[in-house]
Amino acid sequence: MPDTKPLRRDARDNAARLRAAALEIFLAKGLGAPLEEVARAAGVSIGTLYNRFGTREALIDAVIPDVAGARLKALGADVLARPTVRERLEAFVHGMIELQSRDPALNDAILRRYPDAVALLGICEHSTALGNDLVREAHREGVLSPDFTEDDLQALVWLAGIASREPHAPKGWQQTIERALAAAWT
Amino acid sequence: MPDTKPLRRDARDNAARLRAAALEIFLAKGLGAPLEEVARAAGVSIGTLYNRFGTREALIDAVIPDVAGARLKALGADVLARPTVRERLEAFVHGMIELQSRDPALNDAILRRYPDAVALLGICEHSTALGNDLVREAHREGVLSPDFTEDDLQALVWLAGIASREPHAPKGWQQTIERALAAAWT
DNA sequence: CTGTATCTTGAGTGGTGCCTCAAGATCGAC
DNA sequence: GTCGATCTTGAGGCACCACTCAAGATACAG
Repeated sequence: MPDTKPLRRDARDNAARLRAAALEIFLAKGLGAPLEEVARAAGVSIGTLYNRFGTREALIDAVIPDVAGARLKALGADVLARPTVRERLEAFVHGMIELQSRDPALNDAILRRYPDAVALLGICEHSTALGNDLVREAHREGVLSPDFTEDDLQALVWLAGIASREPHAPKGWQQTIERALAAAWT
Repeated sequence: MPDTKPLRRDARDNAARLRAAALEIFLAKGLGAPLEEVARAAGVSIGTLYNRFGTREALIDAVIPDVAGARLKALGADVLARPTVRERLEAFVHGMIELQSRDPALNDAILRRYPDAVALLGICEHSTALGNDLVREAHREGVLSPDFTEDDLQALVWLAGIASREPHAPKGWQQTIERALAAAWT
């Protein structure tokens, strides 16, 4: 099934405006933002949003994987450009903290808050895999303590994720997380 | 104003049952639990709850400071019984993680989610002060890096707090936090 | 231009939870 | 036992949000 039956022009336009509005609002407020707000921003009724996308997850999958993919790809490139494993791992953790702090949508994505957004989930798996690769590489080179596992890296990223979501975060929690990694070098 | 006008017997009984219900439900579900549920558990209408306590914060202050105080006092005693500063600090962090994981009410309390519950707030200040004392003592003895400040300790406790609240926590995040402390010894 | 398949609309339903207040029930001093 | 002060009740108002569907509007093939 290559392409589905084409939409009527008005429907197509509305879908485009919904996507644009959803992108903006999701990035600003997270993937849990009220859909009524998205519809309003698109100048369209809430019914239209549901007609076109059916579920929140479908709308998420229609707009977020692109951005998330781009950002994660950029992070991946940045990470892999570092000369040493240690620098790569540090850049990875630092970048994941940064990414999740910068906008709520990436945060929700990385925390997998909407596991039914299948496309998005797939994108996120890549960066998880990159992290795990780095841990294995570091182990192979003997620079990272064997006590520090792939799960530990994921826990680090997860902690950063939930922390960046909190409104009343104390100063310097990022340092706490980076210190936990720092403690794991041999 | 030593004692306010005594309540009618029925009112006093209802207040007692509300307190009992509130204690149980707050401990189980956190300080944000629906008050309708508390009223129902007390076999009383929601109106009665509001008549007696007026606000959620007043109800919290009527039941939680006791428990919180007892637990924090126990933790304090346990901590101070340790022979070295290092052990004391470790016990403190470990204990605070434990406390916050065990029940949601202590978690909300320590995270200061209801800053208008004045009595509870006061109780919590004690444990914050204890933590800060330990950090200063450790600095004085030179066993803790000066880079690790009182704020860092609070960040540690705060991280543990928000993490223990999350439903889909990855295994071993506690270890991450304890490692961040471990990295700070000189 | 017309007819119909497609699309949009938005009030409505339902769920959660906070908080109020007029009407009625109960206590207990006298 | 009476009666007023005290207390309880719970429906109802509010705000928020998800999701639906019958009625009406629109695009576009012919």
